[in-house]
Amino acid sequence: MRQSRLFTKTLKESPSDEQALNAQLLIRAGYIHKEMAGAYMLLPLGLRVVEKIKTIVREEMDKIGGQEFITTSMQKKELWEKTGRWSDDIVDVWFKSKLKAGGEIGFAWSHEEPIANMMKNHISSYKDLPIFVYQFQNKLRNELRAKSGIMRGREFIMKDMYSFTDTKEQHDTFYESSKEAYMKVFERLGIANDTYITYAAGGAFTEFSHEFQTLCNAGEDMIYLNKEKGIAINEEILTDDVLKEMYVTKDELELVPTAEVGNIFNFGRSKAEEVGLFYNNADGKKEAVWMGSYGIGITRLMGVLVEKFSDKDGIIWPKNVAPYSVHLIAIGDTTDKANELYKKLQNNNIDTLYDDRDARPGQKFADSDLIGIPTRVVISSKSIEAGGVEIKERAKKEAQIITEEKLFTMLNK
RNA sequence: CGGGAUGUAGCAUAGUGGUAGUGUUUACGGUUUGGGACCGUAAGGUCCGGGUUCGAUUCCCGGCAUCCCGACCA
Repeated sequence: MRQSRLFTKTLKESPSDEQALNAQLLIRAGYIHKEMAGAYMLLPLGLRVVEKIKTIVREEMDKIGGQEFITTSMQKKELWEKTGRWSDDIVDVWFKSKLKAGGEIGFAWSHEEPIANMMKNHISSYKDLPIFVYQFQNKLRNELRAKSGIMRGREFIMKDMYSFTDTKEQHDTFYESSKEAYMKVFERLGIANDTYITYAAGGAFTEFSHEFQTLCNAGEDMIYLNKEKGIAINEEILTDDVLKEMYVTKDELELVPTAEVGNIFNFGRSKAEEVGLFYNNADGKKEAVWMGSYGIGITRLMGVLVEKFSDKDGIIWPKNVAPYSVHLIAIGDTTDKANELYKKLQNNNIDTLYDDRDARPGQKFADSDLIGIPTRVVISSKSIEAGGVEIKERAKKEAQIITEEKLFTMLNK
């Protein structure tokens, strides 16, 4: 992408209506646009990051048997009434509207009801199970207070997966594999070392559900952590009984702020019973389907990554999610050479943002640091004289001059 | 939803009951060219409604919006 054609502009100063670091940097660098409190547009750079995160999640979900699909944002009142969750007194984040043709609809804050209901058309036998489906969908939640930039919005992208199994054993097997898949995702995003699986208050059907909590100052949760023992307990469920069960004392635990990046839980058979999702077992007997739910906050993850990976000059994206792999910068009268290298990078399928603007070096460097692409490649009279191009990692201070040949060897690795 | 704060140009800010200023940005001209350079010219603004007043961006009332703390996060 030629930066001269990129429509977004960078800002020198942070907008005054954002306190959260993630929103400040993402807005300044042109990744997102704040439409209103808790609702942000994804601009071209932001969309690329989100798509990278989605690709990682998608690959890991596919590996454990997930089938991707997509549901609607409009949902039927009757269905949620059936499960007792239409009332605003029960679910306080509903956005609702009226159809001109008559009747009321809700906007999706979660999707287990419609998906379970849809599955009635496709599940009739134990032979149809297990089924694992997932989607990336916008969730709409009428939060009383949006906060922390893109970390807690009223509209956000979530990956939600649902499992449909016929026995508890089959459910448990998948539940465990989802934990591994989730940790693999966080590993690929570079936050596995700071991410802990915690017990949390579950639904009405399990004593515990599990949350994936990433150490993050901007997070809105607190966990009790013992790094050495690898024990993490959600603040909301810490009781003497839990401590005993985990073989720790409170003195051994440190209270730290975290962001919930994932959440998995078990519905048992109850959800299926409520919506009428049954199958015939091998004996021809009618049974309700076991269900589980597995979420990852995609846009929240983008916020967490910015919170964790930045310095005073801007964002420092992990390689796997950066909007581009290389930021090519032409300085001075080196356009021909830079154009040539840009073409070569494209031919080698290396995602490149090419700063071909007629701007001063200082501005280009400042923008490059702000945008945070992992590898910066500069072509200038200085680098040409020295026989090549200058390469610098965003995360590092020192740059080096290498030949073009070596550049491609390094980048193709 | 309770408490606190704030609304002035694309962005950041100053100030005032009497023609609204600065930086940045944008456009044009010139000097520059390895860390947001400099000079000149120009464009661009008081959240909305009501009240007080000869006159309101300023004072008062109401609304809306945004941020922060708390509550909430099934």
